[in-house]
Amino acid sequence: MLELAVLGFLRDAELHGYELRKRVAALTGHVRPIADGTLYPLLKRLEGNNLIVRETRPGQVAAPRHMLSLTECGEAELHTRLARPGELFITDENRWFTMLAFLRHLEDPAEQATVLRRRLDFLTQPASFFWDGDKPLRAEDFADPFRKGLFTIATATSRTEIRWLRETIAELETAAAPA
Amino acid sequence: MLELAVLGFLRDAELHGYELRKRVAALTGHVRPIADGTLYPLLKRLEGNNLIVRETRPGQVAAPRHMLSLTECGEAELHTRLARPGELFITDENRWFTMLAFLRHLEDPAEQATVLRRRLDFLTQPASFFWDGDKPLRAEDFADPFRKGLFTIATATSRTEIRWLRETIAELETAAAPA
DNA sequence: ACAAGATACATAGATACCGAGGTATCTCGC
DNA sequence: GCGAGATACCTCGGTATCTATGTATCTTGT
Repeated sequence: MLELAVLGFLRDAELHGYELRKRVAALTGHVRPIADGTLYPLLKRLEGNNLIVRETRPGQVAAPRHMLSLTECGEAELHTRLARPGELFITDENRWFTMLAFLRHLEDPAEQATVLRRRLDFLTQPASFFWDGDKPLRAEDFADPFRKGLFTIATATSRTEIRWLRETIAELETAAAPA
Repeated sequence: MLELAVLGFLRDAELHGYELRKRVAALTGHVRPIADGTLYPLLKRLEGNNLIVRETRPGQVAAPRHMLSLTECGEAELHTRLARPGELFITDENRWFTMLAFLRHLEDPAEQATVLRRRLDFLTQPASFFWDGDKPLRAEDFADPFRKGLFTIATATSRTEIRWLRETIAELETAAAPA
């Protein structure tokens, strides 16, 4: 997930590690810092795989910075990951939101729509904690206030997302096949 | 996260591994299966730490089952984890939803309210991807349809959850200090 | 009678991420 | 002039989880 986020942010603009770390931390809407010990080894790995390059420059404010930017290889890798994401990137909230943050870099509306459709399929399949056999539960069915809250929140999110997915898929399809 | 889920589910009822796996998979509202290779070593570890016990019984349908149940130690451990969760269990969606699913086992309304308040504090702190300096962004501010969607979904979730948190904290506080 | 699929458990090896610690520079308040 | 805090980078060791693979049993369809 972090690799995708790093490649995506560097596609937007060249950055140094510290700034990258702050952006990744704020990605999902709230501050969830990632550890130094996660980021820096990851940057080394990406550099080793020739996906990014670094250039040392005197620091603007303090210590010298390593400005990072994507190589052509890195751009290709980003494209592949966005176009053919693993199942976890569709089903896991954090990973999916990372996908959304950079899906624009896919550029082809048809490819974008394909990814959104996979998420929509996942969200609309009924098997879930919130079904009693084959009939859906309602908030009133929960005696436990915390599970009721869990249900309320999950339902609100799910409804909002499904509506947005349907609208956006429709728009992308008209864009892909113009009159 | 999985350890919490396992302890929580076994607090609800004694289960065998296979059933446990299905319940955990469906926990967050959608089917996100956990790997065998994650669950079974984890069960061994919990057994080694004396938090659960297993009892082999002939299988109802197929192969023999290991019925699992919480020890007293395990119940105490569950209580500790629910009452004093690490920061990640407040800020990470998946982990937080797992907390919510079992918070009822904490029983003391004051302790429950304390946990909910930590989440509320986290959600209401302004630093975020969705602020431009110190003024909040709106859906219209996004040219990128995917980031706009991300924003729309995150906002809907956040609003629903904050409202629920405030209501529930108020209810728990009246329960904790009866007239 | 035999294959497919669900049930049920297990291990080995790899990967992703975290936490604690360390180095060094610059700015600002006191 | 000195400490606190922000900027900026790095390593080591550990944990949590995944993927791939393997072993059985029972049920159901054909």
